[in-house]
Amino acid sequence: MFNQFRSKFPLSEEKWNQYMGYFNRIEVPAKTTLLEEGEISKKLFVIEKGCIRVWFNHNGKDLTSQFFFENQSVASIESFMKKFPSPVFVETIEPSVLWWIHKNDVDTIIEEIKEIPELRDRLIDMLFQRTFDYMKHFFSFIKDSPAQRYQSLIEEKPQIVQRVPQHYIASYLGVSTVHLSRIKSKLLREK
Amino acid sequence: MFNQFRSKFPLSEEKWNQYMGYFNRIEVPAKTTLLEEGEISKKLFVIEKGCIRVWFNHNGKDLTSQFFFENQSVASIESFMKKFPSPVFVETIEPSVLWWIHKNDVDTIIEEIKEIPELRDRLIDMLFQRTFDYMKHFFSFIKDSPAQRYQSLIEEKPQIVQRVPQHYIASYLGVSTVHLSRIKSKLLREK
DNA sequence: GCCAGACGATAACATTTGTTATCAAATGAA
DNA sequence: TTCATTTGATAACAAATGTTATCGTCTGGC
Repeated sequence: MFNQFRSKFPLSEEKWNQYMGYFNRIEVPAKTTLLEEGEISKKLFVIEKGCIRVWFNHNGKDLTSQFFFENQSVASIESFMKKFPSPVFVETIEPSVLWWIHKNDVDTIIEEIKEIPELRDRLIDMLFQRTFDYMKHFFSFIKDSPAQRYQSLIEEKPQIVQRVPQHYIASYLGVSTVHLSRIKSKLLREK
Repeated sequence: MFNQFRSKFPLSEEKWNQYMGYFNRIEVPAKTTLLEEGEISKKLFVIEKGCIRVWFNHNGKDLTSQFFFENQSVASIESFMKKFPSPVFVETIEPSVLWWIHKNDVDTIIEEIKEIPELRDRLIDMLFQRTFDYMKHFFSFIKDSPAQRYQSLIEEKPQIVQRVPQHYIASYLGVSTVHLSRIKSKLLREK
């Protein structure tokens, strides 16, 4: 699973093996809850196969805020980093093969990584990049209609449209399931 | 201006004075453009007095994405960090007193700060915090109506409601100026 | 194979939001 | 002051979006 990334990390064989030893492989069915709302996140997941969504309950409605696929890492990030009760659920969409690592071990790795300039800079870059991604997503809500947001999703994140049930996508785009269905049928008719 | 922050930075008197020497004070009228769209951002601004907005043009419409007030630092962050052409304008709303520092000097400071564990961790924390702020703002678009977003703004960022012209706030909330006006008058009538 | 539940399309209607136009008040520059 | 510009409220109408309900299809488990 992780050997494909080996060459990207300037670590000794011992360190690499130590870090790899922290990970645990699990296989779970679809709709498995990996983290409950209110719980404090202790595990970071990496997806070998499958897909995961992050969602929360608002006035009885199931609202999805993020999707994750193969080779991405997933956690309720604020809960995981700051030990807050998680505002969100983390749940598999498809049957999945996951690797998880305990927060204590992540902390160990980060403390050590911070002393390696190349990796420390990479960490900081990742944080910036994530911020940029959120900014872009936020911009789309003030400049685009739901139909345009759906178009962008098809072009920029086709995996979501192809693999995720439509009613999860609807809340991610900020519209009702009925309206998303309308958007799709209008797109078809216009082709 | 910066002496109020002196105690927060474990720096020698020399380093502190060196860093402070990088800053330049300017006074500008309202509606001064500090950065044009397409330009590569070279200056980071800190606001001593006044207020600034970040906006972009979309199909002829003026859309505001952020507001900044006293003691905050402002830049087109992606352009400043990665030397991309800026996707946004940066413009004063009120007559303002600003301190700016050149990107080269910021780079120097960051390189040096990264070697001081306490300050490096603070930098990483700031990046996390900014990401959380964007996440929260994005969440509000999938869970709240425009009227609820306006209510939250009153409660959480009263400065914006008090000091910023209403038509800038409208696009920040993702609604038309007419509709924001309706939201306000409905709030008044219901009290 | 059978069945319950999940998923998605559609219609009818209600509500929200945008658009355009007009007017009034506030503001700033000469 | 005076006048043009900016700002904001409101009305009337159009368009977008939500809600509720119904139906058909598909799927997974037994």
